[in-house]
Amino acid sequence: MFALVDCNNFYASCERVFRPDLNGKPVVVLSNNDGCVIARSNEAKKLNIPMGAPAFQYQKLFDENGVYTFSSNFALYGDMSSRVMSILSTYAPQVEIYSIDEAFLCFDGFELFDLEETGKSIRKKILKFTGIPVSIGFAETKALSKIANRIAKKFPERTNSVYVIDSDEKRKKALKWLSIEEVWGVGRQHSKRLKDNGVRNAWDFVQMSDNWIKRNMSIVGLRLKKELEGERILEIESVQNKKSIATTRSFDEMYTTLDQLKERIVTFASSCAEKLRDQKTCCNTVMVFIHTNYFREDLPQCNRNAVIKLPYPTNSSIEIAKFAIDGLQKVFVDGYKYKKAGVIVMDITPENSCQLNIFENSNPKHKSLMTTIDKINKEIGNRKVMLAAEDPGRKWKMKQEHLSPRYTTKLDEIITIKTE
DNA sequence: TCTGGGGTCCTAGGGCGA
DNA sequence: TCTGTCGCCCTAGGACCC
Repeated sequence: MFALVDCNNFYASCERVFRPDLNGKPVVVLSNNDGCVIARSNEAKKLNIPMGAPAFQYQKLFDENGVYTFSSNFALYGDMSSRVMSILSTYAPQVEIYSIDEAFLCFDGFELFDLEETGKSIRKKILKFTGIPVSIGFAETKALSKIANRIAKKFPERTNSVYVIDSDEKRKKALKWLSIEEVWGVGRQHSKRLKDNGVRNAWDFVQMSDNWIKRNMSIVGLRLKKELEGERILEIESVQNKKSIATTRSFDEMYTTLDQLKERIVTFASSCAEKLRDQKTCCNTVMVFIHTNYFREDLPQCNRNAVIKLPYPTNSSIEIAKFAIDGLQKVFVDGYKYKKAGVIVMDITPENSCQLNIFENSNPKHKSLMTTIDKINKEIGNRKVMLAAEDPGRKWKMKQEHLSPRYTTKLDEIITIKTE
């Protein structure tokens, strides 16, 4: 048996933990630069605010309905997530942290346990210790536990937010209930094609022939079908190092000069290098891209990228920044207004088994320099030590007009309670 | 004026050597 | 020497996830 534990409206719930006055009120959390809606409380969902809604288009609706908006505060969400995950790890021998707000638990060998009661106890403990409400679904396969979770979330009164699919009858009923576009692994394109072929729900989907599914949805679709039929294909996956690491941002304004972009690219490259060092790996390829604003059809468009194969594997901020700048110089074309750029490091290998190059290798002095920089930054926080080209004056600012304090990770932003 | 960011996996198709 | 075939590797692009 697998359990899927999913935090309800996670980012919005995190904000509410420290603002209990917002319980029962519509809350939305916005993406970086306060661009799109990326999380909504149930009350906000009832106002028909869609996921991904551009905030500026919905400002009027927010004002009219007293919607509380928050800029994304990933320091807070990340910390709250690790608290939830650490509680989960006390309940099952194998836990797979699937995303910031959900985890699969493997309950093999728990056949004699009352899973519904276990689920309720998990839910109660997480709510008491973190203030985050969760929904829990149990089933024989991961894909079915996703559906069980959905049922738990959709019918909290009837299920107490815990639902177990433990019979064929319940499985069939659940499959017939879930519309095809809501099935895990079926996105927009596939659901359109499936609907064109008369598939309305997950039950219709498992009636399709293996051949058709393989041809139209590849082996991934076929695996999904088996999972929905109750055949266990997917297992708990252990944490692995990332295969690519990206740092990309949209800008607060449009950039026109190479110098402006250089500063951003160095900062992005440095951030990627830091993440590489954090997981003790090096990269062998760096990609740099720059984009104009594709929403502005009145302006000339330019989307270019450069892929740089490195002569040697490295995780030095200085070296990766240097290669990234080389890439930027290749792709930069004067005369355009750039809105977004990014650095992606790929072809990642473990730090301790990097192939040395006969002629050229990473500067050995960088290793100790980077270790020292990481150590200082970890101790004082907020990336105080950076490359000179990185914008030490912090001219560049992300739009974050509704940012909440980092209650749980910064001592000077801790919650204060006033008494009369 | 204002529309996010960070990932993974799979397949098709081309190049290339055996 | 030429041609066909197979398998491997690489890349770009598409689809999905949160």
